[in-house]
Amino acid sequence: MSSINELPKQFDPSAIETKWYSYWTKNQYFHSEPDEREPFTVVIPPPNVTGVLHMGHMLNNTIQDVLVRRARMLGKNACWVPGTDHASIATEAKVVQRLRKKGIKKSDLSRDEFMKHAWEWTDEHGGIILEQLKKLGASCDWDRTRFTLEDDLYEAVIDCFIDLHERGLIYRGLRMINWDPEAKTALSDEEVIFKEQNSRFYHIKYRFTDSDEYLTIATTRPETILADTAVCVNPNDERYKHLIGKQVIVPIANRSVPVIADEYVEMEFGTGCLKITPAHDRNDYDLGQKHNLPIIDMLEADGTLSAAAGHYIGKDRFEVRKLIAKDLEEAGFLVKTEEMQNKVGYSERTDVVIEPRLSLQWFLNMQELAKPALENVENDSIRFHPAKFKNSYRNWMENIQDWCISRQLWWGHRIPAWYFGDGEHDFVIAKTKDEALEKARKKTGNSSLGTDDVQQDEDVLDTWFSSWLWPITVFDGMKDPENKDIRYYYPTQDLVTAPEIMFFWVARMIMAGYAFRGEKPFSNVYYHGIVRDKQRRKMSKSLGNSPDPLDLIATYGADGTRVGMLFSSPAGNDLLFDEALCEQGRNFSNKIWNAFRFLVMNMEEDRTYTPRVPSNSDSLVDRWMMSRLHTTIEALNEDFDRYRLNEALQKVYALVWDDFCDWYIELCKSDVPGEKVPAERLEAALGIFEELMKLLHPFMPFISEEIWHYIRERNQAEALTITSWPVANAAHMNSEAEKTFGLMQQLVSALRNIRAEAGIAPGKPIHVLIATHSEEVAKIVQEGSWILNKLQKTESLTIAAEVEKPGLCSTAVVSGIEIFVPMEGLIDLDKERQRIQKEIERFEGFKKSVAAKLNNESFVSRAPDSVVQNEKNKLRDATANLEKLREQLAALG
RNA sequence: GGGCGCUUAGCUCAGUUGGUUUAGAGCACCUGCCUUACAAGCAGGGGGUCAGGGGUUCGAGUCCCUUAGCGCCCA
Repeated sequence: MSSINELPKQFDPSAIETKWYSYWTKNQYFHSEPDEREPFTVVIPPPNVTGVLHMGHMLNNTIQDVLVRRARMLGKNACWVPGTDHASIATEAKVVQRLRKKGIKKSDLSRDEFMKHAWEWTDEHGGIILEQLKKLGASCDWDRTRFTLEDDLYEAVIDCFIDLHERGLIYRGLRMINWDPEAKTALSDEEVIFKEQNSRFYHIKYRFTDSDEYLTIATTRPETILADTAVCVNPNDERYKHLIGKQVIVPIANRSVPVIADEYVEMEFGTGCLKITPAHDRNDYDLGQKHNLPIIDMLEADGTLSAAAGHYIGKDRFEVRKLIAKDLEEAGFLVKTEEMQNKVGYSERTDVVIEPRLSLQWFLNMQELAKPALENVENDSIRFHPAKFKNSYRNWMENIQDWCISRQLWWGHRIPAWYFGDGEHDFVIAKTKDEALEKARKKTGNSSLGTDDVQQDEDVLDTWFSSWLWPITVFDGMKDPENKDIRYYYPTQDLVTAPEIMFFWVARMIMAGYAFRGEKPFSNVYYHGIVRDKQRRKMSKSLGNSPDPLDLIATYGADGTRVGMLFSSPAGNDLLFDEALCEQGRNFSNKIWNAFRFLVMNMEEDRTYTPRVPSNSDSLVDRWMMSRLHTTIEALNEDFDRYRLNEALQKVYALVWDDFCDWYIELCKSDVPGEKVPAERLEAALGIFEELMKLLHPFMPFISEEIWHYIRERNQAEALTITSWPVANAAHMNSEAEKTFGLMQQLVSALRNIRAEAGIAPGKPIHVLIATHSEEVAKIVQEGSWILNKLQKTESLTIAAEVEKPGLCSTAVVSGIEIFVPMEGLIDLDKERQRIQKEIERFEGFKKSVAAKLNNESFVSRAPDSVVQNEKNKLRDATANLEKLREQLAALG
């Protein structure tokens, strides 16, 4: 302790971050095993296994770490489970891309060969992101790290599929799905992003078979006319009523289709004639079913036209759109084109335009699963923070659609369906081939079926079909539902995530929780905002508007970066990221460091200091500081209970900077420059500083731990990270001390203001006279006069109920107390008059508004007595202050 | 088209069940300071008719209606 008088002037985070992180992990502070304590469990939203840390992860994990670290300090058995997600589409796309660079096509590889490449890629890049989280200080239990595609979790997903199939909730069916022609796979509705865009609205003539008359349809997708099987009008549409039942010829295709009627068609939209393409539009499909229309599928899986189209075969859908428009125009079928805005669905992953496609896929019926999931959010068994997100959740749950869970990909959990024929029902669901064979033999009654006669489904399951089990599978709760871990840690406490994945993940985890455990997966969901740049654009790698989180940590320190992330991040609101916030965080680190440095510099060489918080101190400053400390602890706890982390941080920030540094330390200083702070005072300051380190620790784990160990020698059992969170003690909350010290602060500020306005240097001694107009107050101020003397260079200080007012002086009024500072001719009279005049105006305005209230008879008679009395006090004080200020103004002549 | 939300200082945002100063913070800005830790700092200061309008109330940034603008989700 005594040997560290040479602390650097500026705090260098890089020197200590690695040291403390390895100290924490080496001592297993973050590792959790079930015990008799109350559990506090958080499962990480698993990032993509081959991904890298971005700003969204930074915010997300900083918040989790703050919650987890505080829970740990509260004595709970904190367990933050880390892990990664296999991210089926994204990872497979990256592997395919890499193979392409090597000149290998996915179609040239067998499934096994491809999987080998995929695992290679995963082994190379997997887990990088978890290492990055350590730089941030994330206090995860790394011994519990899981991956959605590891054996145990794989098996859990397969079991889940089998279970839901047995419950009759999973089925295979030919339905309209969202097709991604780039990834060549089906997607769920949630993976389609609708974007507003400028499109062309093509008006196209269809000629009647029995006349030379035409009917004009309007479409944004003219290429799909090749698959039209009807034209539809509204039966109430007077323009077209007589045409219903006739046949028209689809141009280019030269096929005749009927004109049908359905009230679905909006008469005002377009021409009022709707072309029906059941294979390529969801609504058209429904109409087609209703009216028994044939279905022509004109597209291949990659979005090129198939033989069924009859024209433009092998060409891409968007190329054909241009070609057919030209051909229609040349043939005289194109009436006109208009500019219009419409919404077009894009793939969330590949960003290509989604094709609605009729396809045989696996679906999960959500109706029953949704019921408890909705009910338990509605009744606050699971709380959303902020609660406004309950609305969108309810809306989605009440309109829930079946979930398309199969993906035409290889990287993922392979669907445990085995086919033994081409018929719709020629399959069995089984975990292994042997089991499948047995089941197939039983189902067909054909005992001669051999291993070659059953083939497993080539497709895998949606990534979210594994993530929705995450809170259960990280504790092996599917495989072994009664194991010690799952019984202890489940349900988990807090889930921290972004609202954009509420439907993808949060809602489904809740459904899975009730479906497989009969219980919620977590009690609280904290939704944080999206990290955006100053122009409100979402930060993304492709836009290049996102700083590298590791660079930020290198520049501002992990603590500074964490503070920067949290500062402007109230729950549910987007964070407009600005590096200046991290800079502010770094500056705060430096402030803390220098406050500590001051204390260290005041230590005697060979002396041991025992920090002790001042209890029942004779000193007003101690009583005030302790009161501030404990009222802040109480307020912090309330903020945490309500998930207002940014407010909690702001309160600690103000406590450390404004109260402790600006006032407490200043008043600690020795009266004589160069002389060390008396040991007792230093020990009190260190005691308080220790408490501040505890409060800071969840937000700024590194610097707080560093200083913690500097303050005293500590062994492994005494690390800050496992130290108890301070308890708010009402005995220390002292409103009298806060009031009195507040008065002293006001007097100091008034004197500083006089100096600043009059241009008197801080070092120049002044005479100060204070008239309290009350013996009682005079006594109080007298007792605190050392504070004035310490913070102001005074030649003399006179405090009395009444003082003889000096001739020419600068003056101020604070809470009815008059301050006079003789100016001995230095005073700028005009300036001084202006200063007082300004004060007078301020009080006059104030007095006017208070008086208006009190002159209102119904206010006086109807408002509560305490409110009225308060207003009367305000009026009295303002009047007294005004009177004194006017006198002072008059005295200036 | 349906639903949800937002609009408070130049910027980013707090403001909890309506009632302590004439609405707060950080950043930015202006002035003065290298004052026994910290210029990544200290002290002082300016800046808002709480989007517009109407209503409820003794009292509205806060509750209700309405207009305008913006954003998000779903179809």
